[in-house]
Amino acid sequence: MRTHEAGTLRAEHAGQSVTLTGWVARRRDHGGVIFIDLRDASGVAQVVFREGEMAERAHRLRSEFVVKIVGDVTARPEGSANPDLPTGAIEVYATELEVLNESAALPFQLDDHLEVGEEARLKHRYLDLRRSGPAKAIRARSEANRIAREVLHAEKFVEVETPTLTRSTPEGARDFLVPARLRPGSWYALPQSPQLFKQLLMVGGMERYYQIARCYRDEDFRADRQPEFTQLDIEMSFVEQDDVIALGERIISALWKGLADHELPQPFRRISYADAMSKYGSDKPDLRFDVELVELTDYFKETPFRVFQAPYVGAVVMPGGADQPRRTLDGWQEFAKQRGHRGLAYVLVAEDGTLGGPVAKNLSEAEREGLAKAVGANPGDCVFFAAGDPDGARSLLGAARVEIASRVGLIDENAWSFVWVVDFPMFESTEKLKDGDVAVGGGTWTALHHAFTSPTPEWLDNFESDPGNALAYAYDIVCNGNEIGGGSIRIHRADVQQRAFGVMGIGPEEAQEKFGFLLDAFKFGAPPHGGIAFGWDRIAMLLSGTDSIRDVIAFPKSGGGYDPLTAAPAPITPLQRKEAGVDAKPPVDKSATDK
RNA sequence: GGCCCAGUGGCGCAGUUGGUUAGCGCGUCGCCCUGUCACGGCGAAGGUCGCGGGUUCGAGUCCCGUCUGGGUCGCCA
Repeated sequence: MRTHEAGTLRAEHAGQSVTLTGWVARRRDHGGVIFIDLRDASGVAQVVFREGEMAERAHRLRSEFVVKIVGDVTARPEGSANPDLPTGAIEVYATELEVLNESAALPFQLDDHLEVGEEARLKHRYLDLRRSGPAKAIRARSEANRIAREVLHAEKFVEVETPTLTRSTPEGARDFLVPARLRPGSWYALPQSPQLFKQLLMVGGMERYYQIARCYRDEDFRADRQPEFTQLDIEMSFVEQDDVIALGERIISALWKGLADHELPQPFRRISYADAMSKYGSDKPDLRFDVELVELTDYFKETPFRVFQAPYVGAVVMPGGADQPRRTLDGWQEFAKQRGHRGLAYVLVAEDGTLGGPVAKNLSEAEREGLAKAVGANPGDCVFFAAGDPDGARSLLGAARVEIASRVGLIDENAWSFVWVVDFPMFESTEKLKDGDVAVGGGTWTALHHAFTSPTPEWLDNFESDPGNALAYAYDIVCNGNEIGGGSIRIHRADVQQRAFGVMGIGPEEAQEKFGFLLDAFKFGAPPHGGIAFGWDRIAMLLSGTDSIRDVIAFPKSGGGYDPLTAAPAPITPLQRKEAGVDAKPPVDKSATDK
């Protein structure tokens, strides 16, 4: 229909007759001369209509009319070029105008400089996507897909699609369920990830698999969570942890080079889970800034202050925080309470080195004397403390650490900080730790990563003797405090898998019932294998510089899993209900009692 | 499930201590305009202030409940 794309026209096209198609982005009507900004996917070009019939008809054009224009490209008159536009040197004198479609008045304006509420945008996402920002984000995501595919293609990976109608996989989230019409009372589950299938593909000898896979988890929302989301899912045979990590770095580096024009030095930094927790209070530390947690449990061993007589005492320093007004310091208490803690003790270090704040007078003189040095605080700083069980106290300090950095302005918004978190514990206790005493024996354990994660070699033979300390061959990649991917080396031997299930209290019968097909497959020469899955929405979000994954999803859901565009989910008819077998009564079956 | 914030013409927002006719910008519609590019000028239409109840002589404003959206904690390997 067209000879050129509007956004590609340049001075060198002057003198040519062109046919353009697109939308009327804006009309500037001066009576005798009318300017139209004609927008297509490539950009915008100015079309000029002069006097007579052409102007008459252009006068009736409205925003978002779809038009076809034949015209002559000409250099703009002296002084009227627009250096802000790529096409600003030229304009197109219209000789023919055809309205291909009209547009109703818009529910919101498409101007880039105007703010539009998200609710309105999502309800009319097809209009929102005509705006440059949203369009750019979706296109960037397409580029990310392309780059990842190129890297993986070059490394001989096979792209395989796995089922979306499947059996519930053993991840921890709630499943979305689909009734099976042909088996009333039985249900498919939508996959939380292709985990089991990718392992079966390794048994199947594919050796190198990837998929840009849709995953489904029926959990509550967050800014970085949707009920359906996408992973770049990867699995490899005959590899060790370092092989997977190296591949991950090649993919991430290619993405950041291609889309953020940023060279990432390889290898990426690594930190153990234990270090991440003790130094940053998080398993996804934001390392764009240096503030670290300081453990003071020993320092306060003999403390007279009852609050600090705890299995763990830690601190984090807020540089220059000593002059915070009382109201702000009270705000920190609220900050802690919102996170389920009683409060956040603090000490203010005055310019002369003396300690202020309500906590200071509860400390012994010796403690006051050495405190600033012990925590690395300078005059004018504020020291926040948390005491209690190590996990809880550290996570509070970790949250405070991030909040401090953002308030003090320590975060370089242009920085990219990547880190691998490695040496995760293999199991976590399902029982709360009481007063720091580890609930050994009788304690129940669950996989921290997932049930098929291999222990590290040194724990291979004895993880059941000390499940609380056993380390797993699992790794997460973290960018600026966002977990953007994670994976593990899997257990490929049936005996090891049995023992791992044993620690988790999963008997042979239950294991067979839940994932017998995987265990069966592993009997037939399963190769050592491992993999990784990248949170593709989050990565696209980071690369497009937006702060919600909704911005990089073409048609995202809003809260409550509601799709504002299609109004899904929706009620079904009684006939659909009957056919789907939603109300089928399951036969009485002893295996139905366990979940 | 807990907590916080928001809901006012199509869109984005203001609305004081509870007080007369609920404002502003953009958009929309009509007219005018030959160099604009977020064009400009004149005029007009468009609102049961999310919903339900209560307090009051009087509620956009105060109280209770509820719905929707956003954030956050729980939850999410």
